[in-house]
Amino acid sequence: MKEDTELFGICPYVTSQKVLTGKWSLLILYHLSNGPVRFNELQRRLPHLTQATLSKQLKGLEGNGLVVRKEYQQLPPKVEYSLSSIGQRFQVVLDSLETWGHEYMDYMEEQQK
Amino acid sequence: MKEDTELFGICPYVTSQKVLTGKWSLLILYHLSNGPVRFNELQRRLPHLTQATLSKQLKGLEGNGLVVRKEYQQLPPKVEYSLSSIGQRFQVVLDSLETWGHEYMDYMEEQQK
DNA sequence: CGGGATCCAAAGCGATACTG
DNA sequence: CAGTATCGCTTTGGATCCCG
Repeated sequence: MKEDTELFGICPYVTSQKVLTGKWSLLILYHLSNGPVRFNELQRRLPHLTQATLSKQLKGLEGNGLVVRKEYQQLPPKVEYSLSSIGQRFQVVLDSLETWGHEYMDYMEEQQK
Repeated sequence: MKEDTELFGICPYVTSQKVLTGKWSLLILYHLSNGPVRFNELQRRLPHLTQATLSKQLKGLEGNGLVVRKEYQQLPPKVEYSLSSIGQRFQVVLDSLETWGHEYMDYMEEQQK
């Protein structure tokens, strides 16, 4: 398999884009920004994702180091997802994206007319 | 075909993520941030993209309203790509992403040790 | 110069069913 | 509760070739 990871770890834009690949990454990061959330709670807040999809996205984000998974050894099982320290620092990006997103939606609505 | 555009135009995160889908969108937007660039020039600055891929990505960004294509009717042909006004406002996001990207790379490098 | 057309392989996503 | 396994479909990206 060809690795195009050449620019990964070099260019901040390529690196960022890789991290944000998942279709739901932004939304998930947003929902984790106010502290740890359990799997089921997360799923309830994201009705458009199935369990399988949510699980995969979380694994991705965990693999990228943005999200931390904490498992409590008990019955019934309890797992909490939260932001790592670098994940928390992503909040800045999230904020600017939220602002821009609103501007964008307004802008596009204007264009329609 | 099922439209999952339900949240598009409602949630700024979903909207943003759609706009940033392309594998090279961030990089392209970055290269356009200092003024109009011709197609070939853009391609020279992005050696990892083939013409076909660059063309598709540009079409995508143009369709999303972030990029403007200006064609000069002359020989030899000349086409310039630049940021629309909403595309220019994306600069804020790009800046925060660049900062965070560097932090992220440093962070991940530390983790390696 | 600035693309388009075609084709293919790979990845992504989601539905469904099952599990410790 | 918090997942995993499997599968099919759709979506991308990229290679290659061709064009006004």
